[in-house]
Amino acid sequence: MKKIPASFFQSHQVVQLAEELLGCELCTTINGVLTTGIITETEAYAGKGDKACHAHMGRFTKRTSVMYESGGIAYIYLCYGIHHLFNIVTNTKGNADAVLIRAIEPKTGIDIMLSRRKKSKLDKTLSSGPGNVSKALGLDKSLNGISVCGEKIWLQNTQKEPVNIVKTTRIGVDYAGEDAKLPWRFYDANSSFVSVK
DNA sequence: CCTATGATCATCT
DNA sequence: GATGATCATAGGA
Repeated sequence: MKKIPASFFQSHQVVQLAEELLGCELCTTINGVLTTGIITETEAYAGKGDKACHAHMGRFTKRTSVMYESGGIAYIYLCYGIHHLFNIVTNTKGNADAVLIRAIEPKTGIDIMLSRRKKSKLDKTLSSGPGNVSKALGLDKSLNGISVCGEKIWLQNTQKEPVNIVKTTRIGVDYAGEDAKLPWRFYDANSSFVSVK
């Protein structure tokens, strides 16, 4: 059980980071309730040079400002008016890189996640897909900008068996032209908790 | 199996 | 006023 330090997220290699996060355990304590899950799917967003990133071409707005902070904090925003998407900001201050968590495999507090998702049975839809991950873990935009090495959100390296990593293209970013084809999505082929295979 | 559609709102133009 | 790093559901092939 090793808590991952903020320095880990300050690497300049977002894409590599996204890959390394597979298999780590994402933990949250919201309203005093603990829920955790193993990360099974991620995507990398490489700041300025990436058209699919909210901060491409150095775009700086109120929403994207947290992405320019030093790595190790959460970037959570509302998408399509309904879903909260959870990202981990990476790289050093001034670089707007982030890793989107797209799916987890529920581990601790499964009953809590079921009730948050209004489900009665555990299946892959409980926590696969970025909107569902946030909902299951109880994350919303009020937590935007807080540390991912803190009391409410943290990650730990529980490396179980090696994951079978697959690299592929990102999802829902067709508008990004050439950048939509980059193989910056990673998932664990051994897990059924993956949004799209 | 597949494609189409509604939900719903903070942020940006 | 338009739009999106999505999801669940409905209906047709």
